[in-house]
Amino acid sequence: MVQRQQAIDALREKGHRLTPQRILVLSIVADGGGHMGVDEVFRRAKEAYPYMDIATVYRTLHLFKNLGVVTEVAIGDRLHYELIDPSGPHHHMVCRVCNGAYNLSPTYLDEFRDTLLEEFDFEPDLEHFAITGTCSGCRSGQNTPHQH
Amino acid sequence: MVQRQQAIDALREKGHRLTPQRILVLSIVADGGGHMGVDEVFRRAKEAYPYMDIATVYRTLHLFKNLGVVTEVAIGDRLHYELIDPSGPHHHMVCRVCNGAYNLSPTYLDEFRDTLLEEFDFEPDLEHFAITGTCSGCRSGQNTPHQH
DNA sequence: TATGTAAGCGCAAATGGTTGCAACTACCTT
DNA sequence: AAGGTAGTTGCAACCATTTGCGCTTACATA
Repeated sequence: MVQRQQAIDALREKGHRLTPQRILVLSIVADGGGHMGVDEVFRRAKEAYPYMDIATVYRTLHLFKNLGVVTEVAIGDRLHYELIDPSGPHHHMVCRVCNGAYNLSPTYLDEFRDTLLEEFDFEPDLEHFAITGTCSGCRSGQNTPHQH
Repeated sequence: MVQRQQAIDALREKGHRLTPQRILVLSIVADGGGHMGVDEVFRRAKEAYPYMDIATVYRTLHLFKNLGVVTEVAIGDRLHYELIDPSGPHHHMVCRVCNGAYNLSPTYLDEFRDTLLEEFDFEPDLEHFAITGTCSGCRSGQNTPHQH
């Protein structure tokens, strides 16, 4: 996986160490497919390596986020993590009823960013965030609420 | 203060009780001017009434939020509360460097909301939220970071 | 390959926020 | 005005996340 080598390079470049714990967390997030909650990352990590500590998972995910290896998305009131999308960054629309998450291209926000810059000289952080709302299915009352 | 009577009416209307604790939290938020962190509300409340519990402060603020009496804004990683602005709703631009907060009219987001509705049939919750970023002063490197 | 050292780890304690529950009280009814 | 009751409180326990700290280990250097 190309992603993995990039992540390792990013670590070395900034003088961070390549520890087994970091490799483990990285592959869990990479293999997870979509975004993944901290508890699930921890659960899988502990399966593979029983001494794994939850604090290490948090620290590692924060490090990866700062290195730009993963992105952080708030789903409900919990943070989820996913590998940087090689097909480009995206936001999430998260349904408050069914908790479903949908990707959203950042181009939809470009205009908004430009306006804030022009009008207020304010540079918004819009790299990656989640917009809560109500999705199509739940708007029409089809779906049943999904508990976390 | 007109606000206060509206808040009291909102409580009664939904069958909630008018307790001294609620009146206290309401007046603290009302007198606070801008948005106020939970810890500060609690500190002031405890000054006035030493039995005040932090859980009551949280419950009361959440209740007020659901009643539409106050709005909730995330400043940094903490939630702040302020009375509903009689001059209309607004969002906040929060500077990640100096933590300064600036109001932003929701009209700037109207277009974005319309697009999401049309394209995805997704109804975003944009009632009130904070956009983090870097403000004018801090972009030009004038300001010193402000610690929370 | 052996060694020194700072980065990182596991652990435990602390922090911010939420929740279950028994006692209390605002307020409706009489 | 007194009584009944359901909404609310204070407390303590709990949960998710962060932090301090002493031990461990990855990795630079010789």
